[in-house]
Amino acid sequence: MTTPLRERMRLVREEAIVDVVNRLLADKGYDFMTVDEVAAEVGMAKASLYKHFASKEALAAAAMVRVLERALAAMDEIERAATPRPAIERLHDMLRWTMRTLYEGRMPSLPAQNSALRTVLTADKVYVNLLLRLSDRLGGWITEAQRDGTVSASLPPEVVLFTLYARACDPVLPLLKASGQYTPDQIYEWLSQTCFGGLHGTAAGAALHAGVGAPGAAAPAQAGPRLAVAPARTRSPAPGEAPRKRRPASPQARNRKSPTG
Amino acid sequence: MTTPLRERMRLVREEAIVDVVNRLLADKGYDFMTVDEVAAEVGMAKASLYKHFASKEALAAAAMVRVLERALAAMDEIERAATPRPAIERLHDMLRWTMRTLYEGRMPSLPAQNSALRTVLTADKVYVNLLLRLSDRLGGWITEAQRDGTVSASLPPEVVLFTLYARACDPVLPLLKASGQYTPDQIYEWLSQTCFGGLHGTAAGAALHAGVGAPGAAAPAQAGPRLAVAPARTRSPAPGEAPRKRRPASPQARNRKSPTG
DNA sequence: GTCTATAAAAAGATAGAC
DNA sequence: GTCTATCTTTTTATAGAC
Repeated sequence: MTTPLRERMRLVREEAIVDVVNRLLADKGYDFMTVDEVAAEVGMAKASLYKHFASKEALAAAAMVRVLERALAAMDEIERAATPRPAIERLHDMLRWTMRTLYEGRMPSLPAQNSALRTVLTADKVYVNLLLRLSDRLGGWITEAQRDGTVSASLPPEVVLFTLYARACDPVLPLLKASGQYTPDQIYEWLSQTCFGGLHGTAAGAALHAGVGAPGAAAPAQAGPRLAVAPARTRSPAPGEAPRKRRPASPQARNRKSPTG
Repeated sequence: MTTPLRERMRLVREEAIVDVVNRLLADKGYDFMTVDEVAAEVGMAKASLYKHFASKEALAAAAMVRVLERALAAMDEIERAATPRPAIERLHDMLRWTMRTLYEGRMPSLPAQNSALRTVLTADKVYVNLLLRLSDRLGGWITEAQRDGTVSASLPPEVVLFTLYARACDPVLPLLKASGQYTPDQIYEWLSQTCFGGLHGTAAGAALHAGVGAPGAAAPAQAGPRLAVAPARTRSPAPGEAPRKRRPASPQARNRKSPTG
């Protein structure tokens, strides 16, 4: 019954690799993550890495599979809660799990639309199966919430599901985090509010169709706050740091220095 | 007053180039767009292309600048409307413009988080200035809507602004479009609803804090619709078509299956 | 300004010694 | 299974003729 020592060591090694991949994937995305980098951070030679995973794609797939497993585990956890809670609250909890994972840099940035990663993942049986299981279970919660009226029944469940999934790559969260002026809980609260409650204020329903807002509506604290547009979120590579990977080819040098340097 | 013929021809040429870039950027994103491809679609040699634009980055920047100009023009248009309309409706119109642009494949896919494109754009004065102008004007509409109570005043204007911007790269729209079972107007309607009104149903406010949904709430039409998880949105390269660009290196055969063998 | 041909570099993957 | 050294392809960018 005891797994051979070799086998266990291999598993531990691969776990460490997937950890690194997961972090890099969250940090820079699939396209910017290089295998050299993975190998360097794990502390092994690239060729050795390829003994464990057949390709860069396999690396990414492993990380994605693990995040799906964690999501399913989070659902288990939520359902295990002592008192049976309404579906809408379970969905809230799941959204919060997603946001926290994203905030903490442990959410491998999903292949937004047409990334290389998508091509790979849709061909990966294990990944697709897990995604289907997750979607089915969430779909159950969603239709449950629609039946009890806490989630709008006029939306196809698909739309609700995708809307929740989209939070996993919501650019708003990183932007607010990068601004550095809000606590995680503030951010979670605002994003929960916009996701479930939308942007509308109290006078919204009436105003939209009457063409006029409620007269005595509370004015916001500040008069006209200048909106900061998150300038230069890009980390300019700090003096010591490596000067930005994947700058494919600037062979001759942009400013023509003397060839003898 | 008359611009020289040569000059006008150059401008027309460059307009055509930016058109192609814009479409490719919308279709595949910055990383997957290759300069060879741009040249091929424009119908000129790559070296000639480089006489017009100094780099791939400059190409992308030109496309992004143009989309910002179009967005500002859309705002002008909305403001020109005969009857002065409440800010919330103008914001609705702008959201719809964004969704239509995205739906029609004319929205260059924004650099989601840490794309190469971001690095370039944040250094581009023209782009940044336009983005600031757009943000300022939208910020005006937002605070106006918050004052009249149609947009929640408990949200920082920044959060509202970013939430609207995020619609420009909302993965939900492409997913729904790809499913092929909904009309554009249905999709716009649902996404407007989730953006401004959120996912909540009528019983939501009460249920969330009482822990129970309204008893007589309308049940959705279908009982338990199996959720389709948008399988394989990836266009497998049609028989005639080029076999998928940017598959960086698979020099030897791939038959090498799982490495632990 | 347009072309053909080519350089330069990066990144994925592998060979082969141990 | 680990390493070093190398190969292959892709892609950005440029040289140089006309």
